[in-house]
Amino acid sequence: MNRRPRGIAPRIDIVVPDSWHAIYAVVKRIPKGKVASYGQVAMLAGLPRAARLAGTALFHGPPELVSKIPWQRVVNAAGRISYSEARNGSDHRQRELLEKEGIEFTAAGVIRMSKYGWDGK
DNA sequence: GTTCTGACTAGGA
DNA sequence: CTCCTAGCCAGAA
Repeated sequence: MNRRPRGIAPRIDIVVPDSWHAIYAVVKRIPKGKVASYGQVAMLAGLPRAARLAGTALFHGPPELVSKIPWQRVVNAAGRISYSEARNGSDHRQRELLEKEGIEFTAAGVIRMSKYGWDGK
């Protein structure tokens, strides 16, 4: 019940770390109709093994900032939309946005990265 | 300084 | 295909 939030806590006064800005900069470059994995975004942001940080930055970042970038184009390495209780349904919205960009999902809910994966250029 | 957490990942069963 | 595990990093307390 009264779990004390550890790790990244959602807060009102969000101070965005530099590493998060680096991640947002990469996400902005993902072309419409393409997707990138968290690990790929982290790598291009200069944080090779910080895939989890990419997810954290998009989830806990200030909405007014994250809403201005194509956050929906970042999925996990398996080509699936990452699920989390905390997302409270935003995962479903992510899929809708991607399908609207023309990205297709298999019956199992997977995006074929060979076709829709961003090459980073 | 230590400890815990997670929109992650690769590898194995 | 699915489920589980250990490893991973930076941020917050």
